[in-house]
Amino acid sequence: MRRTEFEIKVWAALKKIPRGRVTTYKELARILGRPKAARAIGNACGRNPDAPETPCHRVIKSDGGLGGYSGGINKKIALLKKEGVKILKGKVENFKNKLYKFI
DNA sequence: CTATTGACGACAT
DNA sequence: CATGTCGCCAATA
Repeated sequence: MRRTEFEIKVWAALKKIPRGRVTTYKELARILGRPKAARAIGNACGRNPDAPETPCHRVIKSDGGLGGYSGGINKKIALLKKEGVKILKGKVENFKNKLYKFI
């Protein structure tokens, strides 16, 4: 499995997300210097080798939607709820509040 | 090199 | 609010 530099950067950023908070694909793209690569970011997350260890489940869509998860969307929801993040109608409740910005 | 694919985003309808 | 369209980007075939 060849890991590209791009993926490494994405996974590294993921680890900075505090427990109980979330971030968006867009925010990650912005921080990594590729503001329009949100889509590519999502793909990179999916290729993450060591799942729950790298909090790829704390990444959601910019509109509060859940996005997806390699291990099954249910798994993602379970992990988030476990950290105190509530899901309502397929979206993170009050996500703007829990959104983590790398600044 | 080109085509296809996808855990996305912005905007129009 | 729900869908559809189009643009973007990196990985793969």
